[in-house]
Amino acid sequence: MKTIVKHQNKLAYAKFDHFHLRELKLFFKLLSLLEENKNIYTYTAKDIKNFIGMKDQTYEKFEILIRSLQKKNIEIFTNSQDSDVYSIFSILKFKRGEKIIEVKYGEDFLPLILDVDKNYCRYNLKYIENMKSKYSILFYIRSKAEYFKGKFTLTKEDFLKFLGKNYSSNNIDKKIIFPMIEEINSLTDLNLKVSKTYEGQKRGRTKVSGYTFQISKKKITLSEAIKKSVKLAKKNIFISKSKVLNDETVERLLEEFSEKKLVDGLLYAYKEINKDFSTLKYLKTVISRAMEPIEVKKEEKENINKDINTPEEKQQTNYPQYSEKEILIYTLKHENLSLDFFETMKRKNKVMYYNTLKVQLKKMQKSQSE
DNA sequence: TGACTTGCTGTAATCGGAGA
DNA sequence: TCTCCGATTACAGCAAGTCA
Repeated sequence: MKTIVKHQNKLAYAKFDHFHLRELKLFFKLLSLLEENKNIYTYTAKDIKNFIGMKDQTYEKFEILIRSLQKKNIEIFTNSQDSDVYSIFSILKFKRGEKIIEVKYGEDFLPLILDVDKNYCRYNLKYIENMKSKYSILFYIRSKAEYFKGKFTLTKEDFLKFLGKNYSSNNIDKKIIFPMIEEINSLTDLNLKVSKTYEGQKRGRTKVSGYTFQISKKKITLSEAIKKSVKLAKKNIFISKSKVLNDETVERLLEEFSEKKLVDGLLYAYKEINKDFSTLKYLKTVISRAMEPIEVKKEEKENINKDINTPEEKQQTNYPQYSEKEILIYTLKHENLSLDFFETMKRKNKVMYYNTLKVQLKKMQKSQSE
């Protein structure tokens, strides 16, 4: 499932004070599954239910949560006085029978999550998945939107307005700031530090007037395997010319792919890319392609039966039939060739590929009869 | 004097084990 | 896979003490 959330920065400044923790997680989970050019989205409820930590709870409770989220609006301040209120969903419902969720976003809300060419922020859902405080989620997203500035400052008034609380000044540190900073620093790719600003008083102690949050990104230490695969990938002239592969983009790729998948994907890109390109998006597409499972599709099964065992041959022999996958496994075990080699051959020359498998099949059958 | 800290308590949400 | 229910946790409010 997709795990990257993208939306306009505006959304990071919105008031989510009336959202519960699970409603927030559900909301951002739905955003991560967004695709362009779709009117109504349908999702399997199970995965989403598990993601928001309701694995062991009833679908009735899940439905209550869905209904509650459906009623929510968000408020975005356009200046210190005025704000716009957006209806998030025009449809959000759980279909009990099919156990699916149907989603249609509000027309005015859609640009906030689809127009993400500029002034947008993106982050991996995994960072907020295990957060236990809704404030951690809100401040993490806010920090992502403000990251390019390196810091952001909120007056005490704005701070409380953002959280939708009317706290007396006590408890802010203990109940909001400390737990939130700890969660963000331990669970996410960011480090957040807070410092207070004070205003002088005629009498008594100085008064807290605001909070400044310093944002820095944690340095990811790249493993030797990643370093080697990046070095190898750059030996491909087209990847090298594109200049899209650097420390920063590798970090971004690691947000989307596991280390192993990225290593395999870069190796695949090194072998496969044979034309000029200029975007990271293209490289990601190629890396994703490397992960497509080698499944024996129905069509391929028909091919393999047709090409490897003709009806005549089937009649002539009593040998057992093997799937393409089984023949491949046998070949890789007995010949000094890689899976990549066969995948490439299959793409570029199907006739040669199936002929090769045919030869291997005969070897298999011969070894079975011995 | 009044803002801030600390500690206690109540309420609602969430968790997790047992059993159907 | 689902429900039930007691235990735990997060959030919120209050009051007394501390500090400049």
